[in-house]
Amino acid sequence: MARRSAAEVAGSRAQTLDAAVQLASVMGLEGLTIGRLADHLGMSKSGLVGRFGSKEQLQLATLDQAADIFRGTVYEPVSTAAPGLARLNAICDAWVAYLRRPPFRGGCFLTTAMVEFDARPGPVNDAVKTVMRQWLALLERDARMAIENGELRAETDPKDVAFTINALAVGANCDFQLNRNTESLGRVRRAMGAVLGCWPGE
Amino acid sequence: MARRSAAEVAGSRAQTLDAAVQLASVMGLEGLTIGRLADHLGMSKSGLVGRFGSKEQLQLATLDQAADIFRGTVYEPVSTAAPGLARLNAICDAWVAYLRRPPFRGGCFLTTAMVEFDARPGPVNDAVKTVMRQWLALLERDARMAIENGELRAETDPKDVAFTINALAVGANCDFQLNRNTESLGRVRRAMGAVLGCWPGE
DNA sequence: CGGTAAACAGAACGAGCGTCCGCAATATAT
DNA sequence: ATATATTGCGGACGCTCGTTCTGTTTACCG
Repeated sequence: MARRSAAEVAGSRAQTLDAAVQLASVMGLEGLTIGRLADHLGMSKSGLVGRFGSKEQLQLATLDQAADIFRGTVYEPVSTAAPGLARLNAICDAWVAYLRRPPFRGGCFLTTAMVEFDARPGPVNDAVKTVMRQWLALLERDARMAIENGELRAETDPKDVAFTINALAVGANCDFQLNRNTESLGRVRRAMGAVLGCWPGE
Repeated sequence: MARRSAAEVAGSRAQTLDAAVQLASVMGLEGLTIGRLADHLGMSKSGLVGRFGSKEQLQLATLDQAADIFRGTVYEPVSTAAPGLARLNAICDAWVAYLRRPPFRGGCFLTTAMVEFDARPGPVNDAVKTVMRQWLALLERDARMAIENGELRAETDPKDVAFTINALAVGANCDFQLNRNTESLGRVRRAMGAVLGCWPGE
């Protein structure tokens, strides 16, 4: 009897990870269980383990995939904007749009993973730290350029800018996921604009 | 043989909940399992269940306890400050101090619970919503008073103030728990000060 | 003192967890 | 064509989960 290929059975590795990301964004990286994901993909637990080796490696791969999606949604579309304040504002716009309609069912995956593992040392904790550090460095770089361009006050600390923008986004994600109140998205965008010394469109 | 009283065996209900809060702040409200908590308290699972009825009710009671601790740490000490901007600033000071040395081992419990249950409807989700709504209302009230006092610009939206201060605190908690970088606490306090139109001490 | 109500331990349950093993089927390489 | 490596399935393992039942010990109260 002809047997379907692996790709037909459960999709590619990327498709598997997409499903894992969706599940984990709702249930958390710990609630992402082998059995649940296997059921959802229509394959067996052992087949799934064979692809990743262990639950921890599945968690790490899922986190990587989510980070790629995040960067692809929030940064890549605006990466060609002018470095400095213009790109920072574009990132904020894309970020708020991302919060409004997240590519993950349960809201920003990185926030979920960060909060879930911030107090539990291990490889997942390390991976989350790395992702966040890279992202903050990216924000900080544009903030520094904005200062050099004279678009932000000279005495501004670029790390302050990166930290504050990120904290606002994380906090807004929590609020919006909890209350589904779109007013929050306007509020957070205004707050980001205040940090950048101007309002969008002005 | 004389048997120790219930209070001697595992402490009062409040002591039980304190242990539950500590555990859940690290492992999450879902990672707070009956067996783990019972072991930690030196009592049996069934004895623990007898006190609360079910895991969900234990989660709800733990959340209540954590909310009490939060309010007792961040608000009560400064509740006698002058309503308006002065009290808002005092709350921010107490809040940052709370973030620096949280009464929970795993960082702000409310943030953990909020992120964990923001995408999962049910009684715990409802309870988290209520706690957050009350807290934001408290911030908003002082913001409104500050506006009435002329301490904030008249066109300020008090909801904006409450939302932004809260988002900053939530985001800072995540960052600080992850990186243990005390600079973040200074950054968030400055950002809060900017929202309130002044810096502490000035 | 005696009787009642509450509290807790111990054991068991069904279910789900992560992981491992053996086997069949497939794809790849020689 | 034949040998080899890869892939996935079914099944089983030991464990922990939340919950329930029964018996015993404790505290309270008339």
